[in-house]
Formats: sequence, structure tokens, C-alpha cells
Amino acid sequence: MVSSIPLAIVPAGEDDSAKRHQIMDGARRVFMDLGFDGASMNEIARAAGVSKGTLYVYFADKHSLFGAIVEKACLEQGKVSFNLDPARDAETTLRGFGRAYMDIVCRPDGGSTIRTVMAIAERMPEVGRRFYDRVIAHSNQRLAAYLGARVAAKELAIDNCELAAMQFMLMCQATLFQPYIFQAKPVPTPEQIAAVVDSATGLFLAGYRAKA
Amino acid sequence: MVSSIPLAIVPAGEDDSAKRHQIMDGARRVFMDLGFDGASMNEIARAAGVSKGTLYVYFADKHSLFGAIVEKACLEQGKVSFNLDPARDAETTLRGFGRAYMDIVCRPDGGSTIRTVMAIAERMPEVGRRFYDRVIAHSNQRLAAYLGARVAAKELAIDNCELAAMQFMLMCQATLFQPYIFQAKPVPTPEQIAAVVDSATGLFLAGYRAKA
Amino acid sequence: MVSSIPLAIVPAGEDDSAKRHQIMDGARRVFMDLGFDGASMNEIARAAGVSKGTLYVYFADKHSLFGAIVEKACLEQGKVSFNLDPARDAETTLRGFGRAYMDIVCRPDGGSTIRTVMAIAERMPEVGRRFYDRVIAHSNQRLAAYLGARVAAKELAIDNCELAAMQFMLMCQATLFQPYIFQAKPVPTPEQIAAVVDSATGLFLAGYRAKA
Amino acid sequence: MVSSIPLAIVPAGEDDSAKRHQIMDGARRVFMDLGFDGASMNEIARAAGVSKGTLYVYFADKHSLFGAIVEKACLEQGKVSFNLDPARDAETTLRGFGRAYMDIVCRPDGGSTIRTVMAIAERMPEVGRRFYDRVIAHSNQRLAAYLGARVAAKELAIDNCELAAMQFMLMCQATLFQPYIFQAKPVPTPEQIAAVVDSATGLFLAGYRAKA
DNA sequence: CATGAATGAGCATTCATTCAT
DNA sequence: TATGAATGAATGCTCATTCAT
Repeated sequence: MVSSIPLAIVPAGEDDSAKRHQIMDGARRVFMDLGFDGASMNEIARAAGVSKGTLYVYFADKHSLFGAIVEKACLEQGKVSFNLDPARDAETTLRGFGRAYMDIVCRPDGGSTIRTVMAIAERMPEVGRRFYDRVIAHSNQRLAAYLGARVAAKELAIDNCELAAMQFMLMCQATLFQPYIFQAKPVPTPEQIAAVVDSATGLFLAGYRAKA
Repeated sequence: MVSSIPLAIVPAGEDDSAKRHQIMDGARRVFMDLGFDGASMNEIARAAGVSKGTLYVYFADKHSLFGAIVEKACLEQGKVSFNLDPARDAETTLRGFGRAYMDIVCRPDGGSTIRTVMAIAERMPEVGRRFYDRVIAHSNQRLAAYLGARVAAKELAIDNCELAAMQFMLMCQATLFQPYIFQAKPVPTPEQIAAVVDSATGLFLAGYRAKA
Repeated sequence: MVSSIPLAIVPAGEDDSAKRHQIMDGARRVFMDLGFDGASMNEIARAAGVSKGTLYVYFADKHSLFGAIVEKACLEQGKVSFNLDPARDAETTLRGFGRAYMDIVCRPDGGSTIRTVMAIAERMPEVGRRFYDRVIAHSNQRLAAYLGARVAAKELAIDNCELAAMQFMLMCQATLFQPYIFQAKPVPTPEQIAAVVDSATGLFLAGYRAKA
Repeated sequence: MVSSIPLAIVPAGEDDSAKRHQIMDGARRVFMDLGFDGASMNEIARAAGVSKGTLYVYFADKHSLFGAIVEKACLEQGKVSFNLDPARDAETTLRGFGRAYMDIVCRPDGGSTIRTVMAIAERMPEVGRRFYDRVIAHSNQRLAAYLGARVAAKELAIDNCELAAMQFMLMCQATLFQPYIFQAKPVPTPEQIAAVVDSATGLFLAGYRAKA
């Protein structure tokens, strides 16, 4: 009797199969709209266009699926390229960074990701921590590195670049992000963002520009 | 001698009954630990030390109970008295305000409240909005009013006091609040808070102190 | 030591206390409107204007209260006096009886009693049986007795007076009672009743009048 | 020889799935025994031999399940074929109809259906109305049509055939149906039914046979 | 006797997960 | 591999009943 040797072996990296992507796409929409508890596997299966059983072929359980979604969001948000050319002057660069940063933060599913992850952080601390490290701290470090370069270039005078970077990032959110995420005001317009980012840039440079 | 006059009469408003407080205390802990969906009425009853049925004597349903708890948190957080004497100088006042503000925000159940409310804001917008108005916007307005007074006193030069107040409040959180709420770092120490608030105060005044 | 002899002893027949009546009145309305299962002790207490606890002072439980209500309804419906003078001629008497009978049967709470008792008869057979005996069979026997008298008076020729009485009573309901109780048609008007009773009387006498 | 063509294909309409029937069978027994409120979904699941969850795969909720059962009972009771050949003589036909009709009404679950539907009619009027229309009124109309044919054939002289049909149907129940449904007497024997139907037929024809 | 706060078993319903096909 | 029918534990909520006052 001939033992049948399979002609095609599933590649090890089948993790990236189209089906898996399809599931994650559907799941992301449902999780971000309804939160972890509000999302049902039924709804996710429907949104992904697969059967409920298939969900469990690709993901061990609801937690794993959610974790994978957040991981992917981390990857994507971490990949966003800001123009942080160390040779570029601070004012232009900060203005540009601020607007790009706020665009991400206030993008419908950007805000939802933050909200959804924050919501579950108490019960899934590793998910929260990972999101913080990969998205927030990562952006912060990139901006801090840029600021460090401008300090070296003598344009800026900053003691603690990470703190300064975070100060700038948070000032860019002032009056915009919190009302948006608490559903008190609609998503901010580009004009509102520009005005707040300009104000943040002004205040930042007033304090951190190197003295002549 | 027979005393037939009761010395203490239970107030007519049952809203303040001990039982109601007891339930809200237990429910707050459970809601803040597990989120709205994660908290079960069974668990809440156990935490409050009453039967499930009793919960429904005092609150119409889970939403009402949750709403009452958020409302109470709003009230308490809104009642915190900051020393915002309009005659007091900005540096001292901002330092004091910043520390007091961060103490509230980072108090174990302060952060949990913010997280829990933010988590449910998409599905219970009125709860999110109310929390934003009563807690965040309210603090912001109080600080903005103080800043306005210092502008009038010629100590500060600020265009948009509400924006400036929010910028200050957010800078006070820099590197502290987000890691804490995403479970990436433990609750900040008073020393950490003091350092960040000092930096925020310095940056703020560098930009907003009236020119001689 | 003197054993204190109570000055007022609760009379044995305290069953008829005003409170008891008050409770039964409220309970009857609720039971007849909502059925046994649909009626809650809370609603009954409210309708009766007493506290829930008081209900249990007078009645052991919900079943007992319901049983007492039905018993009372039996008593009342059994006491209704029809004009069944044995000397009166059959046509007039049957017409009168038929209308009076249908008035009772279709009276809002008459129908409700029948419906409510019938509904519960499977689970509380003794209640159903008792209602049948005291109300339906009883009316039937009274009419049968009258018919017997008219047979003796040679006006009628009937073999089985009980069967004949029941035939007449049911014919009086034709096209009126069932649609009413199944909610297919509103409660019949006196004119409708009169017409149906007249037809029943005609058919009855055509068959049972003694031949010359 | 290999047969690869399936001989029986499952029909597309899941409405007729075996599981659905199985559930309805179990549910019918429980609903008819305990009434709508008395029946619990737990009990129904047990009686049907499926899990509670499965109930909700096939029926949206308890009301839908109950409605489906009543609907099915309507269908079945409406489908019963009476021998109402318009050419057949009235006496034979009425006797046959009366017995068949009483067999249905007094069949164990016939009475239970009537009782159960009547019980819920106040709170689910559309269910009550539908049962009346499909079962009671429908039988009545078929008999009325037959009577109309015999009037045309000059065998009978009837003014209002629907009323006459109902009179006959109700007379067939005399002394049998009410005691049975109120649990005062057991289900009638065929002999008892025959006797009562014969009496009803006699009375009916005495009044409605066309005069020579 | 009368109260009404408190109870907890029971209800209808949902949903993450499994498994035969 | 993919399915979707089936499960049963868990949920929010109700209500008959009890009992300290």
C-alpha cells in the first residue's frame, strides 16, 4: 500500500492567508464599533463573511482574535511615516507632525482603537501595554529622537526630550480629542486641528527654542 | 420619663438611604474593575452584600445603576476644590492645580472611571457626554476662568484661555497618565507628578507670561 | 398573677372582614384582567390598596387567594335569580332566561371569569370542577327543573331535561360567545342577544313542545 | 455499481426540518399541559429533547414558538374533512358531522388547544382571533354552506344558515364539552357523543326541516 | 394587625465554543 | 479546510414569599 504523500504542504506562514486577513478585517470593524464585550462571534463571522466555525480554525478564541486585531493595528499605526527629517527646522516639522498625528488619532477607527484598547486594558493588561508601547510610546520616541537632533543642532534647548515630545503630542489634542472620544463633540475638522496644532507649536517653541 | 419623640427621622428622599449607598459602593467597584459589560448583576449583588432582587428595588436596571454611579463620580470629581484664587500668582497656582488635578486623575478609581466611561461612550453617548461636561470641561472652565483673571491682572497674555487651560492640563499628564491607563506603568508617584507638573508650568509660563 | 383575659376576641367569622373583601375586590380585577399567571401579587396589592404583606395575612398564598376569588364568583353567579316560575309558559320564560343568562355570560367580568377559570383548569382541576358545578351545572339544573315542571304541565315533551336545558343554554350563545371570548368580535349588544335567544327559543319549542 | 445520485434531497425550506417538528411536538405538549405562562423554555427544551439554545435557532422567542404551534393546530383542525356532500340528506350528514366534530373537540389535545388559546386570548388577541377564524368560524362556514345547499334542495328551511350551523355545533357539545374542559368529567365516550349528537340532530331537524 | 424591604429561585434569552459532516 | 447546527453556562430581570419592625 502506498502512503500518499501530500503534494502541497501548507506553508508555515499560512498565518497570512487571505482567509485570515478576511476574518481580521471583519472582526476589526465589529470590535471597534461595539467594543470587546459588545462584539459577538456571530456578528464577527457575518462581518467577515465566514462561518462561525472557521473563526475557530484561525483563532483559538475571542481573546486571541481580539489580540491579533490590536497587534495588527499597532503594526499599522506604528508604520505611519511622519516627516521627521532631523535636518528640517522645528517649526515646520512640528506643525506637520502635529497635524499628521491628530489625523491618525481622530480618524474614526483610530479613535475607536484607542477607546477599545483602553476599555479592555484593566482586564487584558498585556494588550493595553503592548498598544501603549507600540503606538503611543513609539510615536513619542520618534518625535523625541527628532527633538534630540534639533537640540544637537542647537535649534532647541530641551532637557528631557521624551517628556517634551509627549507634552507636544498632548497639547495637539487640547480641546479636540477628549470631547471627541467622550462623544461630546464630533470629530474635529482639519481647520480646528490646524489651529490647535499651531498654538501647541507656538507654545512649545516659546519654551524650548534655544536662546540666542 | 418616656421619650416618644423620635430623635432622628429618616429623610423622605430614599435616594440617600444607606442601602442605596451600599449598593452603589459595591457596584462601583465591580463596574470599574470589569467594565459595564464585564460586570454582572450577580457579581454586583455579591460585592454590595445584597440580593439581586434588592438591586432592582433601588435601580430600574443595569443601565440606571451604572448611570447613577457615573453621575456620583461626576459630582465628586466636580466638587474637588482647587485653589484658584484669582489674586494668587500664576506659577504657584498652576503648580498647585496641576498636582491636585493629577492626584484626582490618577487616583485608583479616577482612572478607572475615565476608562470605564470612555469604554461605554460609543454605546451610551449621553453618559460619555455628561462625564465630559461635568468633569473634564468643568475643571477646564475653572482653570480657564483663573487664567482669564491673571490676564486681566496683566500677569499673563493669553488669547484663548480655554485652549490654554486644556494645554496645561494635558501637559500635566505627559508621560504619566497614558502609561497608567494602558496598564504599561504603575500609578505615578507624587514625585513624578511634581516633576512633570513643574515642567508643564515652566513651559506654560514661558509661552503665556505677559511680556514686560 | 392575673391571666389577662382578652376583652375583644376576634370573631370566628373574621373571614368576612372588610379588609378581606377589599383584597378580594382588588385581586378579582387583576386576576380577571391578566389571568392567574399574568397577575402579580404586587399588582394585586396595589389594586387592593394594601401592602403585599397584608395579602399573606389573609391568604396563605396566591393559589388560595385565586381559589377564594373563584369561590366568591361562583357564589355570586349562582345566586343570580332567573324568573323560572314553574307556572309560567315556556316561550316567555325561555326568552327571559336566555337574555338574562347571556347578560351574565357576556358581562365583562363574567366572560373573564369563565376564561380565567377555564385557562387554569388543567393545573387546578378542583377550581375548574367547582366552577362548573356551582355555576354552569347549577344554572343548568335550575332550568332543567323548570323544564321538568313544564313537562309535567304537559306544555313540553322532553325526555332528558338536563340535556335539553344545556342545549338551550348553548344555543343562546351561538355566534356570540365564542367570538367574544376569542377576541374576534366585541361583546354582543342586547339586540344581537335578543335575536339569537329568539331563534334558540323557536328551535327549542319546535322540537320540544308537546304535540296536541 | 456505484450510486452517486442522492435519492432524496433535503428540501430547501428549513421550515420542515425534522428538528423543527421535534421542537414543536415537545412544545405543544408542554404548552397544552401548562399554558403559555406555566410553560418554561427549560421544560420545553427537555420535552423536545433539545437544548435551550436550539429552541432559539428555530424560533425567535417564546411567543413565536407558541404562535407557530397554534398556527399548526389551526391548520390541522382546519384540514379535517367532514363529509358534507351537498347531495347527501341532512339527517345522515348532520349525525356524521356532529360525531366527527365532537371527536376533534374532545380529542385530548383538541380541548387543550382551545383552553390554551382561550386563556391567552386577552393578552394575545391576534392569536385568539386567528384560532377562532381558522378553526371555529371555518367549520361553521363549511357546515353553513352545506345547510345552504340543503335549503336550496328544499330539504331544509333556514333563514340564517350560519346561526343554524352554530346552533347545531353547540348543541352537539351539550353536557359533554363544558364538564370536560372544566375538568369536571372525563373525556366523553363515543356512545355519549352519539347520543347527544342524535338528540341535537333531532331537535335541529324538528325546527329546520322544510314543511311539506 | 400591617408594613414594605429583602430575598433567591426561577424566567426568557444570548453567546462563546464544539464537532459531526 | 469549512461549515453551521447544537450546546449549556451565564446573563439581566421578575416575583411569590418572608420577616423585622
